[in-house]
Amino acid sequence: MTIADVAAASGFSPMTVSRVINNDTKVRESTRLLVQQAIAALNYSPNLAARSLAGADQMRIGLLYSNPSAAYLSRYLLGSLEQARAAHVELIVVKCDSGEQGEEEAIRELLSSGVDGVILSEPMCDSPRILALFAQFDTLVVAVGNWRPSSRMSVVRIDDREAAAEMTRHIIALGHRRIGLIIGNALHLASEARRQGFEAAMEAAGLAVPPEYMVQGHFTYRSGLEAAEALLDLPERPTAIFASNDDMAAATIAVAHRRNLDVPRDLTVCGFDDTDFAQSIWPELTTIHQPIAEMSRAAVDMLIDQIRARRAGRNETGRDQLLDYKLVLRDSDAPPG
Amino acid sequence: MTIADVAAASGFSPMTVSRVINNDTKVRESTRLLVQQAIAALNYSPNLAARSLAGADQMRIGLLYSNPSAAYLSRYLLGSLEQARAAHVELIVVKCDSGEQGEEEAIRELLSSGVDGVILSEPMCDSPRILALFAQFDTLVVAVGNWRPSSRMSVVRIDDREAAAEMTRHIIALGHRRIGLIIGNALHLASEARRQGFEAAMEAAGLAVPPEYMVQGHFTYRSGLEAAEALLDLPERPTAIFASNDDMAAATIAVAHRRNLDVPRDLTVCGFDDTDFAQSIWPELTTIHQPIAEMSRAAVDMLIDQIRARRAGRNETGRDQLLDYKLVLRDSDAPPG
DNA sequence: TCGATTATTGATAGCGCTATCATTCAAAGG
DNA sequence: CCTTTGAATGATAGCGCTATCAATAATCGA
Repeated sequence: MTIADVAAASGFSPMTVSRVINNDTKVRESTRLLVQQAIAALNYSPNLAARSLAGADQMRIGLLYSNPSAAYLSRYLLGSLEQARAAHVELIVVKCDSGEQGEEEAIRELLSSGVDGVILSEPMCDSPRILALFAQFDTLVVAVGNWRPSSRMSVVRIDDREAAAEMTRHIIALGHRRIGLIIGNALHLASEARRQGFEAAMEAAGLAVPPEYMVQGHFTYRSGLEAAEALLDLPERPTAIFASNDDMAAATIAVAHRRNLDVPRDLTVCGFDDTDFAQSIWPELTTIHQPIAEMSRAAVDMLIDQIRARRAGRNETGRDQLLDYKLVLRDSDAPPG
Repeated sequence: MTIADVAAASGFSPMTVSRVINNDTKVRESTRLLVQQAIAALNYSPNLAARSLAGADQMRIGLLYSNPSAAYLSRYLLGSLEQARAAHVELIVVKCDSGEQGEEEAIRELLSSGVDGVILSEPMCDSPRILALFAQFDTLVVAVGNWRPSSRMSVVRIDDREAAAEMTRHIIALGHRRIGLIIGNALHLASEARRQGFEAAMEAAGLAVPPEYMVQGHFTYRSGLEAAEALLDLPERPTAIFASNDDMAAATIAVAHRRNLDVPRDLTVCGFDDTDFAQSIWPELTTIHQPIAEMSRAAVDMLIDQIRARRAGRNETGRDQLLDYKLVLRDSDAPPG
């Protein structure tokens, strides 16, 4: 089943069929319709290999992922896969093991497959070494995460700081005064942004945040367990705990239950991300919804744009796309007992 | 950087270079060496698009996924993506919403992209309607899950029954007599297989399994909470609970902790799958390791083989590939108090 | 009405690679 | 020494698609 078959069936030339496929403007509406009918009738779909070989605007982009939560990763992947497919762009997904060697290998693999650009997420976009490697090969980079756009790197993100502040304000509005924070992985800039948002909101409400109310975590369930233990061990334990992601919030709920604290009656627990986790545990988490799939879709789109721009000779500067987050109220928050 | 450049640099024809690249036997050793040097010197890597176009063995396969746990899904996806990429096969990933409409749509989308074959997982491969649709379009199918191979469907699986039996024997060997089972989603054949394995091992050990010791779950954390509550509410509560996946095992641990039961001192909890979950909770789960990524990789390979066979005119019957599972001992099991 | 535009379509020539068959060359046999 | 054989290499022709430009049809202004 080739373009020639469609051409024969529709009565036009292969070139016209190609134009229809590629949404070229210079095709009469009636022609377009006929060709589309033929395409549908023959159940034709173009051969990507031929397409990329013939077309100069074929592009191949890489997606480097490290080791975030599985829930996050699957959404992230699916979003980018879908978008890449829709744009007829080849997406190469490569795992980046931590450590210099793992990084180096992953990047070599990407570069040797001739990618035009790469999508990175935290914490990789925070690694100067990784960025230097891409710079050296003159590869375009789009980062998903809380990072500053630069001339060679665009960014897709949500406003982590403001999101965390909004959640904090919500908890304060419920009447809580002693609020604990479980900070995220120190390597992620988003962690710092969320902490700042928390502190800013607390300060704006005139509430003190003793240092022991902010405990370091690493975005893992396990680290959440330890952090929650530390917070609930405090002589004056917090009446609410804001965890910097859902995994740690889930762990906090587990620790609370182990101590016979009802959530949310005795302890309010809030998360961040709204991964599948948030609705699969009990009680369902009040959390910040982060549009993960949309973010990776946006990253793919942005990277494609940038590659086009570069090929056209324009040298755009890095862009910064801010997507909307949303405070999702579920069952893990309540006024203090 | 094309094959012609390498040819020029090495002093041989493009064809000879191609032979070296493809490890053709009919190349003199000295020639091979020279060409390889040229390839290395020029940092050449062949254009995949041209390769698959010229090779004519271009194929496109689909992967239909529904809504398993995110941890499972991400591994499953990554395995198949990697394998498809290595085999230069286009992989189209489509989500299948539950319900007749969702299924129909997803399948239409796949068929209209002209896939040569499809990879299904449970519970989709259990749906007669879905299978009928593919049969109608004469599409090859490889199922990942506990299903019988048929003329038009191959299967990649582990021996769920024996794996569950092995886990059960392990729990019995620890000294447990009252062992509860949380059954998996009734739509998945694997659930039934695991239940059978459990029952068989119990019977072989001469242990009774009162019906109330086997509680229905749905593979979700939430359902695990309810099932665990039911089991621990029993007048003679089990000293060990075997959950049919890790999510439900994690929920069981949460419920145990809420009731001040230490795991594993007061209650042994075992899972199944060995997803990321298993090591991220505390205590780490003793569970059955299922090679998820390998299974999806194997499915891709098998489908490619079948498509090749069909194109060559051979009409193979469905194959059945059994991969190895492994009992992984961690910290959630112990002899009864 | 007629040339001048402009919109639409078609013909041709590759993209980089490999399948196929032709050619060359070295070694072996007569 | 000249064929004969087989191994090694080269020449040619596409794979299915799109870029480019040429050709045609439709539209317009005078």
